Amino acid sequence: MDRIEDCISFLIGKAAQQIARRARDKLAPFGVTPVQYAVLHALWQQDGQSGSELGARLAIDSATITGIVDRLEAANLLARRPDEAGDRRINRAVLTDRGRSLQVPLDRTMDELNAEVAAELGQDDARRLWAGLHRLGRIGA
Amino acid sequence: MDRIEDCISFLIGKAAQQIARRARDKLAPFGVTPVQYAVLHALWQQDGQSGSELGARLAIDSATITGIVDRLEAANLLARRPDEAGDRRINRAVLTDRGRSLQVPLDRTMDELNAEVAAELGQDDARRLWAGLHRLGRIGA
DNA sequence: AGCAAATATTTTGTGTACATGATATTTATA
DNA sequence: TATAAATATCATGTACACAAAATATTTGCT
Repeated sequence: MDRIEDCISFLIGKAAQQIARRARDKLAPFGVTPVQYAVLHALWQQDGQSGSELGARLAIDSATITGIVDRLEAANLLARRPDEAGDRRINRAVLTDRGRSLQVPLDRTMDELNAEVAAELGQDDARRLWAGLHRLGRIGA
Repeated sequence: MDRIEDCISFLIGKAAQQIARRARDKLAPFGVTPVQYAVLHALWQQDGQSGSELGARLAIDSATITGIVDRLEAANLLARRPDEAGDRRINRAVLTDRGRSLQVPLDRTMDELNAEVAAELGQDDARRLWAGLHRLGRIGA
């Protein structure tokens, strides 16, 4: 390896950092982080998921889910509720009105980011990049 | 946004996580993390860099550099030394023999990872992906 | 029924990223 | 030369990611 910039680990890490920064900046006015947005997004599609369901859907470690749900609960975007079927191991994350109300503005915000990045790369290169990233994301899973 | 997997922030974040995991696993036998490898790499090219020089070269926050250099110093891979020109604000990171001795095996290890990923994608798609990531990494900078 | 194995969540500890601010030092300027 | 501005480092606090282990609960098997 001559230039560290050609090391895939460094290269994709820095690219992801740039995108994450832009996502953070766009989401900051709503008091939500990119990962928190992902959890909310999963709940908008299906409310009342358990921690392990969220973790499986989003490929997030269960220990990490705990903290994220903690903060979303503190921000009054969701509440932990016992499982209605009576499995007392489970906490179900249920959206609050505020959590539900953010769906439209947050989705629009992240659609904007997608569109900006796609425009910067050009539609063709963007499509190829999306496809490549999908493949890399799946490789270990 | 319909599927969270098409959100560029989530998508590139997960792809970067997969690559980071593979890099961590490959580097673990040497007791070095991917970011620590990047710092060592910078020092192999030019030993005795200051914290801010390392941060600028690698696009790492100065507060983050402190912790990384702390751990590399604790692992006896480098030592902090005062600036020879007498600027007492500066700590220079100087490789130890052990730090220097890791250059060949670590570079080979990361070259391997690069080759594996490139092979999985195919040389053509790999080259396009590298180029796309370079562009994303530069966009904010 | 009783116990082992599996499951769900949380805790703890380490490593990283970054904002903010403190401290020390150097440089530039009035 | 006194001081303001810039620079370098470090400290603090928040947010993840992940490994390992603790706890509680459920399920499967005998």
